[in-house]
Amino acid sequence: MFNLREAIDQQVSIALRDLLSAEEVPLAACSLARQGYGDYTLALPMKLARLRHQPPMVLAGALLPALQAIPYVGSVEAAAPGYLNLRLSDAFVADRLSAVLCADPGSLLYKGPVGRKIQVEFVSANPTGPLHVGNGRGAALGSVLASLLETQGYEVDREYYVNDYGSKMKLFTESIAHYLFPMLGWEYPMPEEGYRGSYIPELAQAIFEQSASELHAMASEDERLELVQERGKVLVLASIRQALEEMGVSFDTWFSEHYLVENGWNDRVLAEFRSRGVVYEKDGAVWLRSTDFGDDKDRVLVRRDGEPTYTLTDAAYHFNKFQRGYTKSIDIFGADHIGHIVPMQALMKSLGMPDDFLEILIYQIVHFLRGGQQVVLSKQTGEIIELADLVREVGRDQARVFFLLSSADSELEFDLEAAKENSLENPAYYLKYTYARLCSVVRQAHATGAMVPDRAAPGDVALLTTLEDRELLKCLFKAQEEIDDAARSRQAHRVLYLAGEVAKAVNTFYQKEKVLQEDQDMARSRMLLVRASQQVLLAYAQILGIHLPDTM
RNA sequence: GCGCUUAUAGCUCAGGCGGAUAGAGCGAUGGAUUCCUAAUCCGUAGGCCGCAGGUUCGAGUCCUGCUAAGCGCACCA
Repeated sequence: MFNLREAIDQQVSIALRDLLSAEEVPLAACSLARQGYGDYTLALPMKLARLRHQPPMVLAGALLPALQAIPYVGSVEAAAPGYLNLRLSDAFVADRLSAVLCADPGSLLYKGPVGRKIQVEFVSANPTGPLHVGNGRGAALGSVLASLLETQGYEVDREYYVNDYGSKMKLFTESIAHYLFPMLGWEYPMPEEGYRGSYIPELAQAIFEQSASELHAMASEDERLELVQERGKVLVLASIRQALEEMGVSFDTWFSEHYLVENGWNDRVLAEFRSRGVVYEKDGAVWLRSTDFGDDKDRVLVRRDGEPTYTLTDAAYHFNKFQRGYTKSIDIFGADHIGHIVPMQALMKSLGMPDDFLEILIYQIVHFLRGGQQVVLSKQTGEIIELADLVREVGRDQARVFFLLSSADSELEFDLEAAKENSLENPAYYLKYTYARLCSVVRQAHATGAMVPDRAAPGDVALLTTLEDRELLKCLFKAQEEIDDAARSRQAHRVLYLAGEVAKAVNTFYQKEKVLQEDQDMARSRMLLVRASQQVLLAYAQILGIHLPDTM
């Protein structure tokens, strides 16, 4: 499909080229008309009134004939206090409908390659334990955003940053050792800030079964701990990957921090900082003069004990991303990382990277409810806290939909009971039902020998005159421009709302207008709407990563 | 104290580039089924769009200030 609004804007500016000055042309932007006012609306006369000191309706009257000449446009009406309402021509609508019908739903909203590589980095939870239910929101947002960006023609890589280096990893290893080593006849103290989850002794057991003899053969404790760390990490990552796959989320790259450090990227980025003259030494540590780049304090890059800080590694990681040829990295973090935005952007600046290279998206906290009651997430209460359990309880599609129920900027209430309920109050279920209902109509048509067209003619469109027909049409045609906007503004949740709007329009249409009927021409026209709605719903579902069934 | 986010119907939330009468779901309430999935749909009630200024022909939307809530402000990640 193509972006109808942009196409109309272009046609309008050509049509009005002799009537508008260069400064006035940008004011001639159209927007989707509200119900009952045609298809697209121009507020141009009101904007022009100021510049020209003429009444809007007079200007509207003067512009109207030129707009009427636009090929896409069937009719134009001036409306008080100064709107120009466009109605698309039957021929153009028929053309668009045909395009929707013959497209593969997977490419229906695809705009064609732009030759730019973008990376979306999301989830990236430490591999020190299974994914928490809260990680689900990042997973849903990231995977949908990645698909959204693909519709815009970007080559998108989904990346999970594995923080398998540093003090958290050490704590993780020692926590396992505390349970594992006694099985082999040694003692190991639980670190003070050690991990307490029940998965730790489970990991100890699993590693014992895998590697007991190997561990026995080792001479030094350091050697054993290194093996425990490696085995523990592999097991945890496998469980993380499994949980994400069950939610329909997959990654192109699992990028290891350990790899980054081992391969000298910290040294490389430190050298880069040095050559730019933005570092200094104080109290035995190496500091970045990040306040020169908008940060509110300078940051330590290398600690007094010689260890790199996460700041340095973050810089190295993004420096590495840049070297890998991405033109942009979109990092999706939870709200607890909100303070990272300013320092991270200062890092990018201090490395001389393009201002728009790094985008950081923050999603707010999720409150889980069960039947309206706030759920306290803890092992003690027996309430689920692992993402994998949540997905199994409510189902993959329901989980994805419920995580997208509000904008990333807003806190989210996720009602576990509502999510798994098989009723039309459940938005996931409503979408599925609507699609199945459309399929049922098509099946009925085939069964009764009614025509199921795959192309539309102007005469077909001329019959689609009721409010419900036109509103559904509008809902379908705005898909591309809405998806473009959603991608541009990085708003994954809007795809869900768009799908919901189509579903609502479909059901209203279905309730009000009979599709299959005696009048063969009318049946054919309505069937076009049914088929096109199926296509658009499938296209949205593909971006959302949910499945729409043929029957229910 | 500073930074980011949020504040819209009883509840949970949308609201596009500043445009016409403020939108949905749930809840409340009234109605629609000789007919393609009523597993649906339609109507009604319910709004100082946090508060106060400002810009504009026009502000839920932009600007300033204030209030409240969430998150964050390490030589942890």
